[in-house]
Amino acid sequence: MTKQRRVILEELRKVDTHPTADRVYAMVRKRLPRISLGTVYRNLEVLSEAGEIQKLESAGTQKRFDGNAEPHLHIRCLVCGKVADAPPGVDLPDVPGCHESDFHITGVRVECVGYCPNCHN
Amino acid sequence: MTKQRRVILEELRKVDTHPTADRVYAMVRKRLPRISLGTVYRNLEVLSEAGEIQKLESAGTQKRFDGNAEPHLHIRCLVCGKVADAPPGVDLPDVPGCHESDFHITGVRVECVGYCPNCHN
DNA sequence: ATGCCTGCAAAGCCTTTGCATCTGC
DNA sequence: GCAGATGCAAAGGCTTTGCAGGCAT
Repeated sequence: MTKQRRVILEELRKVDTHPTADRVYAMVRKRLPRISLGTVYRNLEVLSEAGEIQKLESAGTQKRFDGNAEPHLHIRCLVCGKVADAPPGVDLPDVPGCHESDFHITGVRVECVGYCPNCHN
Repeated sequence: MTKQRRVILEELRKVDTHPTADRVYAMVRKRLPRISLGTVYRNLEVLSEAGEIQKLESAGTQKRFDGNAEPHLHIRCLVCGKVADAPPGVDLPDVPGCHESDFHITGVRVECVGYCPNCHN
């Protein structure tokens, strides 16, 4: 656990904005001005593999990262790409019949989409 | 409707393999050896905007294209990335509570994931 | 001491785009 | 004849990676 990795984790835990890698880079650089973007990417990868954070890779856009590792659903704005947590109580839906295939289904990826308050009009 | 666009659509309609853009390029090149990859990309975009085909952009991987424009769910292999149609009768699940946010929710993106027959062991 | 980690820069991958030419209607 | 499409090649955005030196344990 290097200083870089710790700071990345701390900064990510501070916010609920689901930042992209370059946003994380900007956040961390305030405390570690000499950190490199490659290091940020590497540590985001390591931390998500370790289950400390979540990597949100969805729909042909930039990856985003979530300091909250608890499983929960997300909402994505179709206009600006902003991601928010789904309100409490929203759970992974059941997809009936999905197991009746020759694939061995292990899960379902779900994301609500719509318009965020800024883009909604 | 140019020859290129028509051939791309025809080749895509022939298969149920959800090919990537470069696979489509390879398929089409058998009939139009001088077509360019840029043209393939441009036409896949146009055709999906026109609702003739579906563009499947998901989870940080290459985009895939589906000659079947009818809405239906997909299953993606976590190992090889292969995409298949969900069996008949599998519908978009309801995500209860998802509308109780400050976002204006218009839909939900769902994809089943698991292991395809080849990768399942 | 050693093995993982860093910074830097270059490369990679997929996709998009500028431009001159060509084609379908 | 003209708008829109093509082929080619270059650029673009995001992400990964090779390498030499550095740091944590």
